[in-house]
Amino acid sequence: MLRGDITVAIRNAVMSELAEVGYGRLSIEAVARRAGVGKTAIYRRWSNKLEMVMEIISDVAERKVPLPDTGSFSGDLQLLLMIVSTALQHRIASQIIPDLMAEAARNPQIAETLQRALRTHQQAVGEKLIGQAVTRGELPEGTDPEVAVDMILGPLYWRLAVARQPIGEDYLEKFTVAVTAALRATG
Amino acid sequence: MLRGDITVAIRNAVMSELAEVGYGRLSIEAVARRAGVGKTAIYRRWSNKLEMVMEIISDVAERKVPLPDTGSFSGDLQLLLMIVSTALQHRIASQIIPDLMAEAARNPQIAETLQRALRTHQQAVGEKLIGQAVTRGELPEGTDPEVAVDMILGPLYWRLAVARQPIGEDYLEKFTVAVTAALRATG
DNA sequence: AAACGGCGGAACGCAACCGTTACGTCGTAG
DNA sequence: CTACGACGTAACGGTTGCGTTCCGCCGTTT
Repeated sequence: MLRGDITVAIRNAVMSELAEVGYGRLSIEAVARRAGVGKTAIYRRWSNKLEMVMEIISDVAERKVPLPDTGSFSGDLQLLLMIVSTALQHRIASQIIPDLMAEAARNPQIAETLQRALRTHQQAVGEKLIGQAVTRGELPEGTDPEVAVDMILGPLYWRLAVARQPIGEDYLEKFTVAVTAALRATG
Repeated sequence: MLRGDITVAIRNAVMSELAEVGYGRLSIEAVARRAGVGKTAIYRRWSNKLEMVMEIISDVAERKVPLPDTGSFSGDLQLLLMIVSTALQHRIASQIIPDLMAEAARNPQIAETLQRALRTHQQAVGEKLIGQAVTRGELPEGTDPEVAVDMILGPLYWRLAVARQPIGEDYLEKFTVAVTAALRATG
């Protein structure tokens, strides 16, 4: 019954609005204005701001990232880093993600949703990437996937989303070498 | 002329309010209410919310962190990790920092202030910690301090401020080993 | 003793947004 | 052709916050 094109317009408006003003200042009226839509169309779909944002976000957040199998750990790793760094440099994403992370610190429902998405991705990376490398003999048996994921995603997130410094030509390469050495050492 | 105790009360209220509702939703009225103070007392000191928050935050943000010299790189590193992880687990800090980071993505003035503070600390860590280690011969000459700082602070920030997972007993130790190996490899 | 000035409190007009309702339009399904 | 229902528009009363102003209180300075 609900018109699909309207729903799409609202979803887009929410994402843009989220990027521009953040969750804290996001207002239903602004979303409606931006989507070129009546408030009624929004309230017909969701009963309040939190519910609306959560539904829209979790859709996006739980999309699976295709994980690489290039045949070697350093290849896999570099490809993953490329994918993640591209995502983190995306205009909308780079605004929304830190904002929701901060909001999660005070809203349990947001926290739960983000944690779920994050955990899913972390596990996928851990099992696939690290698992593959261990089977291949490129990483020691006891490699802790938790530490590994921290070592891989942490620095990248720090640099792109926190320090907001650009990534140079050779950065990912240097970084791949460093991470590989780090993981070999923890075995 | 302005009473000092009132100023202190306001500063504390701003920090608490910032932690509880974030910059986006922080209101002067709420700060005044919380500080047990009239709005006039606030407007007598700062002319608006941004100016108030910036002045209060930069005070805190630019406090220098005493950097360790334990005699060995792994000792220095582990001590630094202890200090940082303690700070990042502090109730107020762990709420305010990600929040302001997110806000910085859309407010140039906040961005500039935080970047300045961050850069100061990063350089201090880079020069002192890495510099010491290189002089001692524990790290290769060409060690890139930028990459190094990313590798050190990134995973910790990721785990504590983003993923919000607790740090286990042996985590810092494991992590120290990993980082050391990583940095030796990039030389 | 008098003047000064920071203080809390209260109220101002204005703006934004909340969530809800009533209304008239329009496309579609029956 | 008719009935239905989603749509946009507009308005509702209520809340919150802005930045400003005026008041009376009270401690300090002179």
